[in-house]
Amino acid sequence: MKLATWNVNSLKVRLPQVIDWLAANRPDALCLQETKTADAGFPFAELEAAGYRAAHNGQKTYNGVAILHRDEATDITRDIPRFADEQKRVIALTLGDTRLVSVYVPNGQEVGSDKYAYKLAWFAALTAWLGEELARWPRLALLGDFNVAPEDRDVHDPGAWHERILCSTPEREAFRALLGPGLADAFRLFEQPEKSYSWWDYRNMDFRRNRGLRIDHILLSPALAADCRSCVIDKAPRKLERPSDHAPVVADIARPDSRGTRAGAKSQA
DNA sequence: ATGGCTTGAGTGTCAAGA
Repeated sequence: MKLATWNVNSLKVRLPQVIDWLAANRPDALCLQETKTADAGFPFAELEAAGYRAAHNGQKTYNGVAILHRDEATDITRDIPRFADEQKRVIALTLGDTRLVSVYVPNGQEVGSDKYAYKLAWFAALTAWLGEELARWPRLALLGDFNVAPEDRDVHDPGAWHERILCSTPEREAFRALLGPGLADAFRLFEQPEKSYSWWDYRNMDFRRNRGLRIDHILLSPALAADCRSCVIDKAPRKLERPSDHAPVVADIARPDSRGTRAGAKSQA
């Protein structure tokens, strides 16, 4: 199954790009962040015409997360249970026996700020809840904008970003704690080009100069990581007119019933 | 150089993003 995540920085502005991208890529599910719209303004009809159902956890102006999916979903969860939070940053659902969680982690603004403290508390709450989710659904993928560049190789200029927001040691430790022993960063399961990023500032021609950060991730439980065939960042939408500042990340995971076929093909090679 | 773009809200210009 093909799973993807994309911070669209306003779904209203990016809807034509999202529909084009769905047509070109046909993922089983696409997680969206920063839809920036209430549920009432969500384009359910346009997406249905494109062949996708949607579950949305909406908020006017800020935040807002969704999962677009082709097959029927069950067990839709909005927000982190038992964590008081006005901001709409989490939605989860199940497709068959596979659990998908779409997250938009707080930015944090500046190391040491109130928003930074909120970010770290938010990470702790997500980590605690994910443990429960993993216990219930061994086939789990956590996708989204984590607002953390996990390592210096995920940063175009590690010196300039040293201990700054998105790169500070507490944020990286919170990200590592979220992965724990169970989740794998799908992108790093494979050899990747150097200087691979998923976000580039709109200013200073940062995309053209490839001055970016890798902050959008797909994290896979062992059951899914074992069957993951590829994980790539799709830079094509970032080159369009009026792009999101983030690029989609896409993982391809072999379905359990196709494992035998894949192993057979491998053994013949 | 704490700004440079972009969005939403709303019609001024600011908050927020990362």
